[in-house]
Amino acid sequence: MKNPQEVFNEYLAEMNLKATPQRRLILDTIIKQKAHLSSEELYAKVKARDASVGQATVYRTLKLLVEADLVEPLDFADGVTRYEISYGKEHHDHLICSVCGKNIEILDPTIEKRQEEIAKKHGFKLSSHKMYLYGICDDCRKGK
Amino acid sequence: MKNPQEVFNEYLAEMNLKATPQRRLILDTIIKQKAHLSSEELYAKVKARDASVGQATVYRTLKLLVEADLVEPLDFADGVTRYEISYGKEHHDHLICSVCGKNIEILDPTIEKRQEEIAKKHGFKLSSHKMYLYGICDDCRKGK
DNA sequence: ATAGATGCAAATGGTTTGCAGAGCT
DNA sequence: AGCTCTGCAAACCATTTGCATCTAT
Repeated sequence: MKNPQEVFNEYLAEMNLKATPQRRLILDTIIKQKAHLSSEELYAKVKARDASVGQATVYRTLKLLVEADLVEPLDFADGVTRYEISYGKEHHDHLICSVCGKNIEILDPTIEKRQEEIAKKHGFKLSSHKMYLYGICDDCRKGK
Repeated sequence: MKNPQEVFNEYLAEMNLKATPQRRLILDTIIKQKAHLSSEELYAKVKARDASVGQATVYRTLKLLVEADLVEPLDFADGVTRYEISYGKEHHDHLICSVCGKNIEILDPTIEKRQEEIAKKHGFKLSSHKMYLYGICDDCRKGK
């Protein structure tokens, strides 16, 4: 399987866009990150490696990475869009603790299957879905 | 079952807040609406009935209605938060056409049950969830 | 009487964009 | 050389907030 960098380069070439050091740096920074970073957080990490990079470039690159299907935007209901590498990872949804922000990746074939069936029943061709489960985790409940 | 207006009045009384004509008007306008309105759209409808009402009051009242569990915010992924009356309606999720914006309310017990099970398995006490299915509807596909 | 509500306009805050200079191919 | 990028700062836009004035209770 190709690595994300290759895929990104191919995407850029195909779209007649350029592979710049900033774009490489930004992709590399996301890859090295296990967490789900907001654009702001990512910008901080990127800046630590190259202080000259601008905020706007991070936003613009993030958009490209989403279009290239390498990265997926997440909505943890805290007002910021977060991102995670999706390339090479199986699709999954999230279970989020609304107290501490902890989040767990979940994958449930039963649900995925039902979603398809529901869409079909209504004559829709499903293109994507979002499912977020919000709750309070064990630790936060015990901590009380 | 109490009607929404009563519930709202009780909520306001309990919180030592006041039942003002604006608040009544806004709730009434949402109730009369079958669509999922954005704050902006709601503001327009409200203004048609009383031009003196301000935008901010609509936002503020919407927040109250959500806290009172009468209204639920929706995220159709188009940059605006939409709202619908939830009081007296069974919980449901949405299937949205990303071309024409049409949306269908869905309810699937299988999925609901699995969500609970998943949360439990991870030691979470589920407080809410969001599920949106995005796709393209029959009409929009044929229209092409 | 008085805590709370309203409308207005200004402020926020995440994200986008215009522009002039810089860089990739 | 030419088209794309970048950083900066200004612009956007939905939503929030400060404030002086009004109003429900």
